[in-house]
Amino acid sequence: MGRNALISIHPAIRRRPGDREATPTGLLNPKERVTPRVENLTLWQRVHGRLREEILANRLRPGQELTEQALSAQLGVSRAPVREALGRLAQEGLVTIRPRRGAVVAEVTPEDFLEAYQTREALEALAIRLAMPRLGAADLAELDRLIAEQAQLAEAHDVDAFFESNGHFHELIVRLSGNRTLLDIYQQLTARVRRYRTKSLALRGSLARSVEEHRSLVRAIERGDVDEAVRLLVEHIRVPQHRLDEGGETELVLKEAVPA
Amino acid sequence: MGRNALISIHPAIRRRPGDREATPTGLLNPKERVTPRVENLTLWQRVHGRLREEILANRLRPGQELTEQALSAQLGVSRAPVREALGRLAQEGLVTIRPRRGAVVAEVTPEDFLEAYQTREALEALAIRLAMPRLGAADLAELDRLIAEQAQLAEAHDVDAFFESNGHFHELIVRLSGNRTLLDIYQQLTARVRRYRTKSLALRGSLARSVEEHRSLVRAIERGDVDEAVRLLVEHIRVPQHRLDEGGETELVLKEAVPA
DNA sequence: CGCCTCTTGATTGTCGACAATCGACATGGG
DNA sequence: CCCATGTCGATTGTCGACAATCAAGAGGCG
Repeated sequence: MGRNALISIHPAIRRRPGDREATPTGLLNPKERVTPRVENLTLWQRVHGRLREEILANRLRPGQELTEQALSAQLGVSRAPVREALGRLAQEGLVTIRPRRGAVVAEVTPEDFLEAYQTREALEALAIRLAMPRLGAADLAELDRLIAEQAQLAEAHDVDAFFESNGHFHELIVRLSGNRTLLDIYQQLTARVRRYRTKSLALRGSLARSVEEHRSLVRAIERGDVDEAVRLLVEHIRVPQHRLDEGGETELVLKEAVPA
Repeated sequence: MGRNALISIHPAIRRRPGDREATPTGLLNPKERVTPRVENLTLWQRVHGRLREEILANRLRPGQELTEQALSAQLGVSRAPVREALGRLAQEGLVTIRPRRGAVVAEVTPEDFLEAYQTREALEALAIRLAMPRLGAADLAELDRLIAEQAQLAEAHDVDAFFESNGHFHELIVRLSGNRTLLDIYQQLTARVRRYRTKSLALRGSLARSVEEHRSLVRAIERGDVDEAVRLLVEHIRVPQHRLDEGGETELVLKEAVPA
């Protein structure tokens, strides 16, 4: 694990502050879309975004060392914005900072994973309860679209794309709860563990079953049956927990790196 | 709101790195307590701890401006550790950073408070479920001790001390769950809102009822009745939510500042 | 050989100075 | 008077250099 391995980060991070960029995803009105808005991120925000992306895509692997010096040289910026970004990533749980000894990309133990899933289960159950009275036809249509997407991915056995769509599905429910605090916490929690998955859940039969479970869930939501929806969801999220209990240390695996 | 108002922070923050300090609260074994361990915090960690304490004690009030320059001058350190500390506090939700315009101590709206309580309810319900199979006699004794403490504080109508003990009680349950991720999230969530309380919950009768509710909860825990314990807890945490719904904007009040 | 002490090099932590940003205010024109 | 443009001052953002820390390795001793 050479330190130079982390110097694969594309050095186009250093744009001029006045550079024109595309409008970010957000709630801009249609009029503003015609004239792209200038995106004015500070350097450290750019570094943060880039590093976060590299870590979440597993291009920077757990255990890999990140030093301010090396990143600074690679990215062509001073150490200060690198430092700022690393501090933020540390608080997000994506890197571990060893004071005066550099940072490493955070690893996730099976215990961490289990804790996160237990917590996630409680948060998503709440999300369902809050979301259901607020759902419109468009929301249900979007959930169904994601399910259809997952069915195709399961058929094609495109495992990592499947889990990505799966993540979007679950996050959408939390988003629909309308509780921003809940969404923030949920996003941070899932970001910590989403680089990993349980091995047995990638089997073709398991993917298909997961799609069916999503369908049943959305049908219960449609019927307005809150308790049933919560029961189905809880059962669904418990599956990886059971797999981990049964499968032991070798059950938790790192996802493939997403090509840059 | 003069900027000099924030210059009340005790300037003893700048200790030499080698200074001997008391052992922090933590899981040190008894042998290590005899010889106090050198506490080697960086400057930014000290600044962070101090600012956090001032904010949580409401000595730095919501909306109050914090500038790197002023804090740096007041504390006798350069801007870098101040900046680092502010970044961390921002991520904890305790300050709001306006890029290039300085930071302010974060305010909490009734909506924020409600969102936090909804989320907290889900987290504590999970905590009870995880904690109950693990509880020993000492744990129950500690819960009972806190209840007795609260009964005294309610009798004396010492409102803020009551809510502090109340907070300890709830956090202990989460700690006893054994899920560290859950505890981390819970602590961060409650830190954001604990500077505030609902007005009507400070009434003497309301404090006494709260004590009774804690008692009922611990009795259900003792009996091993999980569903009843969760039901009682949920009901208990919903009270401030209802108060907020009924009382509107004036129901949420800032706690008194704790003297330094 | 094992243990202790000292040294060193790598890295972060902090400092102070310069660069960059932007809200508030002033000025000028219609 | 209102609106557009320009200026300025306050603050942060970033830079590069020096200070501080500590793990690893070297050397010495029993």
